[in-house]
Amino acid sequence: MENKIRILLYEDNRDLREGMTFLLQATPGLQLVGAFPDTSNLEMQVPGLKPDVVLMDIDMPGRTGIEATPVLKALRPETQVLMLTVFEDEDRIFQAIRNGASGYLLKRTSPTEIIAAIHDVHAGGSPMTSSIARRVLFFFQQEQPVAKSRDYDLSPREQDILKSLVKGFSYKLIADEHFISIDTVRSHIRHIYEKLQVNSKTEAVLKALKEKIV
Amino acid sequence: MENKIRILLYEDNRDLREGMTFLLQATPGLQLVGAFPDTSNLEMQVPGLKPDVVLMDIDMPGRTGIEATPVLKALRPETQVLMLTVFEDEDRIFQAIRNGASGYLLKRTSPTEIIAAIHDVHAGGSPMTSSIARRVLFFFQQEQPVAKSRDYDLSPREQDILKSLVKGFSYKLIADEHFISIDTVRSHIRHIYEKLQVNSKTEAVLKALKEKIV
DNA sequence: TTGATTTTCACCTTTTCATGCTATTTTTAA
DNA sequence: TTAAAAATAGCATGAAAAGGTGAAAATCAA
Repeated sequence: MENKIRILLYEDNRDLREGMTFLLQATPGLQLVGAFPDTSNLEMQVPGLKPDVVLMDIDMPGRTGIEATPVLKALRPETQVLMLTVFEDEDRIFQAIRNGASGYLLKRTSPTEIIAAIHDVHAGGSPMTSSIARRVLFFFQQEQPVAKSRDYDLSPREQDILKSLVKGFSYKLIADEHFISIDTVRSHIRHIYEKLQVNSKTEAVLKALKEKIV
Repeated sequence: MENKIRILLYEDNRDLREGMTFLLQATPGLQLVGAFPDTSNLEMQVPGLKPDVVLMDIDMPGRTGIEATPVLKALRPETQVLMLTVFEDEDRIFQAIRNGASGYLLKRTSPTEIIAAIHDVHAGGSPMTSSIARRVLFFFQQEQPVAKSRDYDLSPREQDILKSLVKGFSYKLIADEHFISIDTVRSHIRHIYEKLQVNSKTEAVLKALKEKIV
């Protein structure tokens, strides 16, 4: 067996904090290194306590768990953050994930499962309820516009030029970049506009980005 | 109790298919409506069998599970697809998710957990191992550039105008949209350019999109 | 109330862009 | 090998955008 997993708990509800404290202290393999009702002294506490896993309540007075997480991860990137929450609130799930949380547990999760989740996240997993996982997947599916829409049939050179447009270059710069005359650039762009059915640089760039043409 | 959950299985390994068949038939609450070694006749099978949940092997001769999934989802969007795989292959996880899979199980998962996962996905969850969940989360974190970079201190009106630029509008259109003169639009855009440190519509739009300013 | 910022507008100049038409050379596909 | 497509280039014109300068209301903060 390795060393014990060092746990730090931030939870403002006293009963819950004490219950968790009891649970964590009673569990072999885990070592509770601190339990606090808010994150106001997080910057002081974390470097000294060196937690492996932080259980972080989302709703806390002062700085919320979501706000505290990026601060913590900046101080100690190797620490894994498990968010604790009462509700499966869409926005906050994603905020927490973006801010560096590695798992997402509901407070009504059973003690056994909480312990399992701690080991899990410490071993490099991301425990979360399957309904939260579904939301994440759904979001994921939205993001990628599966099909690369219809093919606009741009020639290789036209794609190059379009890439330059997407870099924000002027005709002049594009000409220099590709060692061709500015009139040739014009000519290519004309064709690109026809094929993409647009009539300005901005529209072309937006279409290129949105439909991932380049 | 509701009606039984209708299960359809695609798995080319004969032993595994027969083992799963036995397991699924022996489980109350589930009804195995078909078990096939490949998806070549999927288009024929699915409409008649009306599965609630499809267990789909990733590696199969002919059409792979990843290729078959979008076809199946197009035929019957309400069917939930659970991918079965031996390895946690990064690329294929994301392909499967993008193609519409709702869960991701390793073949070495225990029978009990497989049954649980079936109920889970049927109830709207997305069962997956926590290590797969971690990969998904990680990918997610990459996508969103956490910080909204520095603040460019755009005034509310300037943000409005920038939004219009991002819509691809011309000065004239923006003027009409906001009931102001074209000279005022010019003025705002001048200030936006100063603050964003750019000097063309395209650059401004790109910066706005990249840094999620609007 | 006063100073600062924001929002509004005007005029003028220069540059860049959009588009029409034409045309030669090179590459590719039939 | 011949026709088609792609890449190159030029010229011309009007429209749109960018940049300079200035300034009057309106709003906000001190």
